[in-house]
Amino acid sequence: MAAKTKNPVQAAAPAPAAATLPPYRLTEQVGHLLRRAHQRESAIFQDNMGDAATPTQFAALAMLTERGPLSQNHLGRLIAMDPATIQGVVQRLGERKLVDRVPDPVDKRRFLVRLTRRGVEAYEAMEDRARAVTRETLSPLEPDEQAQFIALLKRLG
Amino acid sequence: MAAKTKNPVQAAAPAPAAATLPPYRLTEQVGHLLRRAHQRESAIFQDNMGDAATPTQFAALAMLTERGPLSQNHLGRLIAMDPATIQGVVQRLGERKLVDRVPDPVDKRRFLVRLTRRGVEAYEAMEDRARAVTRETLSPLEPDEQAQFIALLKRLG
DNA sequence: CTCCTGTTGTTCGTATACGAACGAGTGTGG
DNA sequence: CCACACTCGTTCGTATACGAACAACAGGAG
Repeated sequence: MAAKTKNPVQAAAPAPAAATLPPYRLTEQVGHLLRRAHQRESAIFQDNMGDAATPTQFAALAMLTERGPLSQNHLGRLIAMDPATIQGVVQRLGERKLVDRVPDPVDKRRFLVRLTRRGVEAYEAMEDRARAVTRETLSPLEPDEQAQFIALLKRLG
Repeated sequence: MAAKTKNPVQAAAPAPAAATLPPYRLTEQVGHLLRRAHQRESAIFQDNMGDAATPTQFAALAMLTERGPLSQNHLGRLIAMDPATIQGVVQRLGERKLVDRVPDPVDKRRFLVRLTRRGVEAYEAMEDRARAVTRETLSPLEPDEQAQFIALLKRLG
């Protein structure tokens, strides 16, 4: 159901053109809904992962697994994080020995960030749970709706 | 693992139990996509609003406009914010004189948070721009897709 | 009334998130 | 070779975001 519907039901004040705008309802706005959906996903993530990693930290580990060692800023760009943000994330992963930093031989400004043995193991132990997080997050939707939602969501990036 | 590795190119049928799981791609996960979409919306919001208010602050002003004076925690619940978070938001709105706190006559624990004159004016000056933010955020989608996206997003709340 | 439970708002600690400014290094144009 | 623009990673300041713990108060059971 989505077309040029006439919808006589909600016509509270069909007034002339420039007249009454529909009221602004915060709970109808994309921004608010996106914020809440993201909030919910984070909560589900934490329920499933406990202290293993935050969503952001897991994203870094996943990208390093996918792409191998990367410079810090490059890693940040791949997962959409500010240099200032990725700095803290890498630092905390380093403190927990999940990640390593070696100077780049060619470019003295850079460090190559790479997974340690512990980092690889930690990631492998989390991947299944990460899949479960995605499933649980999308569980209010039917399978075809899930695919549609993901497709639309990608186009807002 | 025995059996014949038939390897049907891309059969619609999901592989049997122990077979290869599809690789985990961070950029396909709802969590990551939600985070990025929310990020983009925040950026659009800031472009349109400048220093007038943050998305969170605007949400508080909008809800106070919709519902009138509210206790701090109640306001927080309506816009999905922790008591610890709404505390800071109300405080900063108070420092900018957009909001006011009067003790609740019936319940000595509570304060009623309400818009000041300046708060009302500030909100009114922002509402149109907030509508523009929603439009711009959803602009990569066709109108019917926008409606569908919003409908699906609501069900993930 | 007293005790108990739950709510209200606060504070602390931690983790994103990003703008702005910075020193150090790189690469290009001249 | 030098000057200049750009990049890399860092730091500071500010604003969410939330768990945990807290004192003060509210409302009901006994």
